[in-house]
Amino acid sequence: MATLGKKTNCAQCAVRYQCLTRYLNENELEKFEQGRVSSIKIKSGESLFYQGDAFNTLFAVRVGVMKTSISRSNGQEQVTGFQMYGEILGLDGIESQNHSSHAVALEDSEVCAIPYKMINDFSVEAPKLRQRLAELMSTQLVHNHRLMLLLGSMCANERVAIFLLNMMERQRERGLSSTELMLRMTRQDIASYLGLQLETVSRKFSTMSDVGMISVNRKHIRLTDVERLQQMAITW
Amino acid sequence: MATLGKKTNCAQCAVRYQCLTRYLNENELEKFEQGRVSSIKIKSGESLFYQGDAFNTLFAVRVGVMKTSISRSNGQEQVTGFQMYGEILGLDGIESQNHSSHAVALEDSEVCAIPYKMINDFSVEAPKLRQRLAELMSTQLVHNHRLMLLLGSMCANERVAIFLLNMMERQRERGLSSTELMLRMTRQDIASYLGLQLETVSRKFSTMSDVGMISVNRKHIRLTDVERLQQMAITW
DNA sequence: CGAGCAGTTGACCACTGTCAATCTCCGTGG
DNA sequence: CCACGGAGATTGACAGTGGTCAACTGCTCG
Repeated sequence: MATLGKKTNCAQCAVRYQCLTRYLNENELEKFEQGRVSSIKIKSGESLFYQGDAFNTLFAVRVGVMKTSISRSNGQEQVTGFQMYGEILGLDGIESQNHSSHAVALEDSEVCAIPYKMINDFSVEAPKLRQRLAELMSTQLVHNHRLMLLLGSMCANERVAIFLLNMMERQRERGLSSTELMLRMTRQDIASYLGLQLETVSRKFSTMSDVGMISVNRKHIRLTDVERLQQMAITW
Repeated sequence: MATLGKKTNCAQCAVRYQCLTRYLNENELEKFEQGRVSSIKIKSGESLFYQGDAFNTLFAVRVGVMKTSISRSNGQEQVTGFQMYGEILGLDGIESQNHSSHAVALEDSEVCAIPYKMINDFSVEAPKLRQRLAELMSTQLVHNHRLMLLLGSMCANERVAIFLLNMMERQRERGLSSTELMLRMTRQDIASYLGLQLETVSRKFSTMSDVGMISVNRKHIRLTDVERLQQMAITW
């Protein structure tokens, strides 16, 4: 499975201000780090936690990309999100004390493990930590609602266009290319996330490629006509 | 719009242990109430808040049923939930400081308005309050994920069966009938929630009625063969 | 270098959406 | 109190999107 790495330094972390640590000053940050267990290296394809696992830790993505999903007993799977660095995993386990989803690495990644109990203990001294937690959960609620809108009322063209624009946007926010996209997930993952079949995703990629909106080479996608993509995605 | 009612007494509230107040002792409860503004009476069809409204208050349903939804600029709407008493509304506004959804009453209802700032202030003395908030948000995340699974990968029969069983289950939890169902929402609302067209919902109700699984009279539904419904809904 | 998985493409069709007509209930006003 | 109007619900006919099944291709990784 995942292997424990060394302690990491929050103060110098690239995602300090996206993470739970956002509102902590230097002093608080130091105390926070004492309670935080080491960072975890996790290889592509390995699972961070499974649906049903006991919950006691939140995870923050430092490096790489993770995928979360839930599944029915008949094997049907729904991908609920692709997490890039600065995003938190495991929040859906707080209430039931069991992880309600499955988290797996889509590439070699690194996450910080933050004991949930520590957040409770620590939050008396630093209520800002709990406030940030609420914000992060709220962000996920909003994301979920938008995805529900997509799943509930959009056609396949819109879904795929929105997916591409959304992935691109998140890359740009992180200072990466805003036209080149290296997808870490399979067509099946994308399809599940968008509530489609993998063949449909493949077909839509092909037709978008045919009309010059994108160019596709396996997992490497280039957006060649963003404007037309946005038209196709009105109004996310 | 909604009219202010008198202050309500949390200690005697029927949903005290489902609400934010769950872990508060008598002392804390009293202080909590001082910061809580009055309860609000809201008539059927009236809105509690709109998408985009400034966020500064959470709402807890005391009496009645509410509906939350988000919509695109082109008017397409996605119903994100139907809230019965004991459930919290407005959590998706915390991060952006704006409500990201629209909340409307499906029948004459009563909600408690809880200033979010008060939760922050108060949480130093009673961290249990913040803990409960995290639990409630987590519960919503889990609900969203299940709905995403439904929207992403289930056929219309499954969706409708699950909807009926789910509504029934929530009634039963609240001590009401476990076979009789009085739907407060329109077919359009149900359809939006389930990612279907209203005609499809109507048709599924009809065929389920034809084969003796339910009996339908407008908004009044009786489950006459729960087992077969559950078979249709394997495995939610 | 070879095996196997991921991806693409084609053919076919079922489910659900769309459009339209009709019905039924409920509330409102004469 | 009844008639009327209108919104909500039901039903039918038809069509299209996207799902299903299957064959084939070509990376990628061991």
